[in-house]
Amino acid sequence: MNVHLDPFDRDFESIEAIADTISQILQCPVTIEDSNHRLLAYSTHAPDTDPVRIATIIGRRVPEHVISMLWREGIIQQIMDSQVPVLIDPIDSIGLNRRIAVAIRHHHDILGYIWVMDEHKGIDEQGLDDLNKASHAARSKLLQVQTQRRRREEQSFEFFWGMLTGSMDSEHRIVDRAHQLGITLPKSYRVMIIEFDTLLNEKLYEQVLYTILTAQRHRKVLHVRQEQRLLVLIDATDDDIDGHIAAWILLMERMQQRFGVKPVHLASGLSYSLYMDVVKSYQEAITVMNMKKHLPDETKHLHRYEELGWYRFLPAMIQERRARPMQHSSLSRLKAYDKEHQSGLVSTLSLFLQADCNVKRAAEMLHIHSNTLMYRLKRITDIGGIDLNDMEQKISLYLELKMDQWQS
Amino acid sequence: MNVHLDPFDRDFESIEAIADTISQILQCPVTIEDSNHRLLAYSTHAPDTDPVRIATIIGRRVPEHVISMLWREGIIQQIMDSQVPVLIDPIDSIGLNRRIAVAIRHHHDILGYIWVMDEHKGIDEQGLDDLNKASHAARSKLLQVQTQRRRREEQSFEFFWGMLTGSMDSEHRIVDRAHQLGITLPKSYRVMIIEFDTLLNEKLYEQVLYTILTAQRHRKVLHVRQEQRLLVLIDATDDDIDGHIAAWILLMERMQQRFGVKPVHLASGLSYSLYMDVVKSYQEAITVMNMKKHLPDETKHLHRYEELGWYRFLPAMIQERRARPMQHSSLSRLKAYDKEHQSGLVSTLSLFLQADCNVKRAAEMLHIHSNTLMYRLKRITDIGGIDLNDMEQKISLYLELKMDQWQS
DNA sequence: ATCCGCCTTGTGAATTTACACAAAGCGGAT
DNA sequence: ATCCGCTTTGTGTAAATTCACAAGGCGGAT
Repeated sequence: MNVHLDPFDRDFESIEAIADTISQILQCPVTIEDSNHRLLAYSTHAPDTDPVRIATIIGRRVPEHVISMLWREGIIQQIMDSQVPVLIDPIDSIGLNRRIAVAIRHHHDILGYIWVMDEHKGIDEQGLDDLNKASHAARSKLLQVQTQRRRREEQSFEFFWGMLTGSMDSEHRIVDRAHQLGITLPKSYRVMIIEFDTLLNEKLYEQVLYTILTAQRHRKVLHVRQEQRLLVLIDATDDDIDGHIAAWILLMERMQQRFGVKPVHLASGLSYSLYMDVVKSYQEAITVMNMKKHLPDETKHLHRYEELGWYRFLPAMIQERRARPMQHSSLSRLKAYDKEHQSGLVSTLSLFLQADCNVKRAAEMLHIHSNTLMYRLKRITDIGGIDLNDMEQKISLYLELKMDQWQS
Repeated sequence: MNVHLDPFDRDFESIEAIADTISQILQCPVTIEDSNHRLLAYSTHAPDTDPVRIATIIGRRVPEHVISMLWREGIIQQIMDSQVPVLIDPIDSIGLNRRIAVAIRHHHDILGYIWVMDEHKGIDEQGLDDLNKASHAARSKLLQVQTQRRRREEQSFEFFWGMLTGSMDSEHRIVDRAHQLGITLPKSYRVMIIEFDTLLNEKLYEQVLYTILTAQRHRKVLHVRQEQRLLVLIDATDDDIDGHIAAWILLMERMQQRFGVKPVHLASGLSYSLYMDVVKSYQEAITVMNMKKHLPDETKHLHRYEELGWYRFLPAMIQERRARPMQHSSLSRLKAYDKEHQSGLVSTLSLFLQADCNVKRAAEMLHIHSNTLMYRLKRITDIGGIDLNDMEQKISLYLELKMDQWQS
């Protein structure tokens, strides 16, 4: 066998075929992973294998603690930087035998890794060269698969976006299209918006999406990426909404720990069963999100549209107010006075109302003597011509103040 | 002058000409009135005249007290019933000299009256016959004038309706059209709806309109008649709104006294200067009217859109609620309890909130012991899971209850 | 009849709140 | 500096509100 024909100079029908070919040539177990250490393929007739490999194959991903270890030890970095296969010494503590790894790269991007278990140090120069060639072959295949996936993803984006914007004109149309795309739509769903504090670049997006997929046990999730937002169609069939949302919040926190990305806001619309209602759920989620922007204190601990309470009427009210701007005479007088004397009568009033008109409580919140508050209230009633024993007036003031707060 | 040619067998160029002709033949002063005793024409070269005639000519209408007297005495009735001229004896107390009157009738309708002052009893059979002929001539002329006025009225209806529905597409278009129709639009205006408790039939309509015109010193007023409503464009240039509305309320009461028609509701939109905004003012007036229908107690003493306070947001809120029906869990529990035990917890809560959460006041309004109310409140908080010391919750309940009240 | 849950009313004590008044700080105007 | 208006804080009292508890009425179920 002096004449060594390149066994990787052909078109492989699948990544598995590449793994098997490498394994056959090197007589070692082989696994191929993507850049996120998800299992893409593994050789089948492996003679012996180690615990890490078994766990990887079972979990369809390299176990978390192993990944952490490899990152900590700088091994991943080493593989990423090296143009040639890297030898890795065994790490007994995690059950990792000796192996050789090579990155599958395309320009400067890492598409994945090929791992070869090298129990018996049976790999020579020729073997390493073959491994390099294998890496190139894998690259072509991966790119091919990737573009396929991209195309399918794009179709799914388009589909979901169509649902979100209400441009799909009938229920069965939606169902048919989902079927075409191989997407199983949940019986009952909500639209959720996840907003981050930074732009969702390619890498971040991949990571976030991966976290979500993992949490959802790798069931496909319809989603669309926006500037700083990710729109997701979440399953609401089991009506354990609180638990569900709690899980998402946890997920977000985990994301923060891992990638340093903080999803600043979670907002979800109502749950519906008709797919034509995705628009509605989306609009509701947007409403919640806006509410969180404008009234952060009031909405700190809520995420779902149904938790908005009376605040859900605010947008409609504000629209009405904008259509017919009329100033609340009492409030405008108070505002004028505040401006003139730099006194916080309006804010005092606001907090007083917030505190259920309880003088003692409000005074404590303001860190002032209750008589001071009493004095201010007297000024407020005098200047504003307000009767604080009149529910109608208080409601009017409360709503008006909330709208002001929204608009400022 | 044995050959007596009929001097009324010709086409008169105006009603004045008829009056003059009669006057000339009979040698007496003559006035012609419409069915509402408004002056239509009077002879010019009258030799002598009485105080009533002078007042009529000056005021362009027979003085009120004279009309009342004539009705009371049954004289008007007599004239209306008689096919021939009626002789009326002088009534010194009101300064009415002896005169002869004949109705101008068309089928069974009375179009107006011809009055001839007959100081010297100088009218013979021939004169009475001439008077009858004059009445026929006046009929033709009046019908002619009436159809003209009708046509002009109809055009004005159409014009105003166009403004109300917003089908006029530009400001100068409106101004031009008004000019064409000889209508002077007020600099600033409001749309007002007057709703009656009965259908506005022809007669009623005439009467109401007449009352309004009288009150407006006979300046033309744009208006449209609907089933039970009259839509009016009222002048809001002088900003004495309260006095204005007060005047209208008085007017309505007067109407009630006179014709037994009760305008049940007055509702006015905001005042605007741009004529394109008539639509808005009309919509606002409708909103006020609806509010009065649905929340009569709350809106008993208000008529203008700007007086609605926070209630102006209710329609928008209700629309929102209808779009996404979600029940308030506390309230639905209370409602369920009420149904089960026929207890009025919800209404108690409603009144309690209305009374600014003042136990004493609310108990008095309910005619119950304050401890009874305390007990009920405890039940309400227990069953509904409500914290009545939380402004947010109270606002939510208050708004929800108002909406319920609207919809019921 | 008797029981039981639900509701209403009454009583009195504990607590809270409203209000009047005094004292004093602060900033601007004279 | 002095005055003045506005504001804050403290004190004490009168008024009110809240709350627990007792007593009794009412209607349905056993």
